[in-house]
Amino acid sequence: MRRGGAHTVDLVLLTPRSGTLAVLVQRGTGGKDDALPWSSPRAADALAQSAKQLARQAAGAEPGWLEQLSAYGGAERHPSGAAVSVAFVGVIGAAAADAAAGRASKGAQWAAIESVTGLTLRQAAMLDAAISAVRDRLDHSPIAFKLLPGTFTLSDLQGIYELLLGRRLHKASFRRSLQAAYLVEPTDEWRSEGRGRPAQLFRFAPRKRRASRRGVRFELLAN
Amino acid sequence: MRRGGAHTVDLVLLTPRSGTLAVLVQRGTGGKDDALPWSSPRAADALAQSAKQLARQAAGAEPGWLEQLSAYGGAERHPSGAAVSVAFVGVIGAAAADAAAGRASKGAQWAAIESVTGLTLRQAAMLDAAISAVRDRLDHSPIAFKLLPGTFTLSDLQGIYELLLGRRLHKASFRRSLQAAYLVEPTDEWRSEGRGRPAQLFRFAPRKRRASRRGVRFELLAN
DNA sequence: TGACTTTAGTAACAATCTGTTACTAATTGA
DNA sequence: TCAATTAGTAACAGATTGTTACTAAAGTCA
Repeated sequence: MRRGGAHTVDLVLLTPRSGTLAVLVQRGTGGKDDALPWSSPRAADALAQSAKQLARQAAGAEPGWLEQLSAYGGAERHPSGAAVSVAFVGVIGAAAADAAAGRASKGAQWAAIESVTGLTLRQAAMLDAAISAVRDRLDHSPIAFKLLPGTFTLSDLQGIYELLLGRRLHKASFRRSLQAAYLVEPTDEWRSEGRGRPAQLFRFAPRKRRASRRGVRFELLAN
Repeated sequence: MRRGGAHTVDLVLLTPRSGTLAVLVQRGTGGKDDALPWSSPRAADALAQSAKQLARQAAGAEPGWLEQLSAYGGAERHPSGAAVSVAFVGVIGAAAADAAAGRASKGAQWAAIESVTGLTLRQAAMLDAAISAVRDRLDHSPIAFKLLPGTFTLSDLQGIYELLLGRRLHKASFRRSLQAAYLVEPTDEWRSEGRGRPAQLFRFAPRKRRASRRGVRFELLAN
């Protein structure tokens, strides 16, 4: 992270951690003020490229999914003092995050979202928006699949959806809807978790299908 | 529009015009190179506030709906040369746009989207993204309602949806879905359009309702 | 006047989609 | 062998959606 640039790229990188979502923060030496990773890219750098680079540097690995969240400016403070900050939100699987821990930057650590303290106003807004954005885009981007290894059980997948949505889902409905969308294909491997019946492993293999011109969904209109 | 700032705020302002969507452009004196309206706000200005201000200045009125679209940076050129541009997308009703035409800035005019030429790469990307964004958010924001005057017929409303979505909708389904969402209430006025049965006028009056925890919609996942 | 055209508005059917209950299957551990 | 646990599926009922076909109220034109 360099100081003094005209704009910054900030990163909200999320990973599943002991049943909930954790976010990558740069914890200060005193251990009390957190900050989201950020950088001051050169003017010619593409924003998405800078965000990917920032993730590699801060977490030690590339996120499975990464999208621009929003730009922030105005009076809300930012650690750099930059006028404008462009926030990105990304996710990385638990296994990938652990494997990359050694290459992560010094002071970077995964913190439960509720435990993050001392963010500047601007970065606090980013963190709030990131959680909402992940839920909003869950139906449109393969976020959940990018949080899992190459093969996974359907219970794994449902668990990720429940974690991200913060609510329980119904097993039969979940599977029926998944099958209808031709998003996964079964492998011939099964995984035994200790107790209970072994589960079949699937891989993410979306197949092209025609968009189903649904009517207007007025019931989604926020008040 | 001032030159030389570190970042710009750009505006894609849309309005219905002769059966299709028109966008507000600043047409150069030669009449061949268009540009989207933009400004270089001071560092302390809030982005949303700057966008609203820019709309007032360029179109002569405030948009009925205005949201941040995305930030753009990197190598793609921008008229200002700024490193970062934050794009906003907004809509304004046909009647409001006409009424404000006199207060619009010199050189600003409504152009059919296909007829816009000579945009910088960065602004061309904004225009593309704006159309997609309007369609994506149509189900979640009251965009269509903000394009209509205070009272309107259900056929007016359906027409706006069809214009924004670029496809025909089915009358009975459209109305049933609208009624179920408690978004409009009837007035006791009727409007006769010349030929055909007069239509009842409605007003936008959304009523609070509990969110209906639907299951996961895998079929929306893009390929 | 009266048939025809045009637009508004609704009822009702069929097909599809969704939430739920209740099952069967395969494994571990007592 | 039997309970406990997790995986996986069938099938029903109710809700939602796409569609056809109607009725209603206006203008137009002979």
